[in-house]
Amino acid sequence: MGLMASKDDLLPVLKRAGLRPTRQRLALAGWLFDGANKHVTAEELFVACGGDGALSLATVYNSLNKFTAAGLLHQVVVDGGRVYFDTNTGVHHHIFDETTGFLTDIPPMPVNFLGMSDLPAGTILTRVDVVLRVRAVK
Amino acid sequence: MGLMASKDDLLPVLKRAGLRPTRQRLALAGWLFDGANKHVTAEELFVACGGDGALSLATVYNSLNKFTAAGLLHQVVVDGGRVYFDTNTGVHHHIFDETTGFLTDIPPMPVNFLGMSDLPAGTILTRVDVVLRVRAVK
DNA sequence: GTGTTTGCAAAGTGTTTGCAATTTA
DNA sequence: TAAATTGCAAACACTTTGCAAACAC
Repeated sequence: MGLMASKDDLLPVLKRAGLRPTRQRLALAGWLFDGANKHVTAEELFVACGGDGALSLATVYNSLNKFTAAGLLHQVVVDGGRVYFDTNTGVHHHIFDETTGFLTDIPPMPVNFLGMSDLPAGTILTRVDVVLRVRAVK
Repeated sequence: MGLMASKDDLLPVLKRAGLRPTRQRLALAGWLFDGANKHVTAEELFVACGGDGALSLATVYNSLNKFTAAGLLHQVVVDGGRVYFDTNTGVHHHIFDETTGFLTDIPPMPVNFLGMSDLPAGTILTRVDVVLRVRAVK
């Protein structure tokens, strides 16, 4: 799946984020940042990186949160009860398949929303999320 | 808060939805469908309707799901780990304040997304969610 | 009466946390 | 060796479920 990022490519990524390159983080980052955009849940990433024995689920959660805080990942909330982590940190939107739980990126589209002046007083816009929800035709 | 719906107004609402008008459902519907649009979590609704003693939290969840299945409510997912229920079932979008957890309705805005032909094969569009995420200026 | 709904408590998910042992710098 | 990170297990928050008693039709 994709081009495996070498440890030499990963080290600067983690270093720049101020995160110590532990064996676990290198494994996670190596799988996540191979050049292709991905959407994963903690559980999926845990399994993809070897599951129990390779690392612990708590470390996956811990690392995902650290990566997110460092700006390496974005969270996507489309489904109550679980969080997706998106390796595409640029501006874009999503298609969410309610049947399969699968997420797809779509390019940012013009959203003609109200001006900043219409936001609640004392708040600033942090992000515009657009989700096209689809379902399998039955 | 708002004009309290009378039992006579509520009965047809529940009846039309195919739901038996129990004391608990009348209380919940009375609070929810008073004419003003609302966003509530199960917990908030539970408290608003009297909390323990008046009904059980399980019944609130149960009823919210029934109301939603009947089309009386919409679910809004903006925050991993809890679901908001929206009494506005028409087409509209939201502003979500990440600081306070407060949700606000905004009118539907033109979203120039790709045509149906670009949706994943075998799927149909069920909804377009647009969420403006805001944060308190610090 | 018959089928539905309630309430309780228990179970289920996904995620976070406390803390001792380990690892990185 | 000082500070950060791991792993485990326990704790959490939210939601669902099983089942007997209560209720609506």
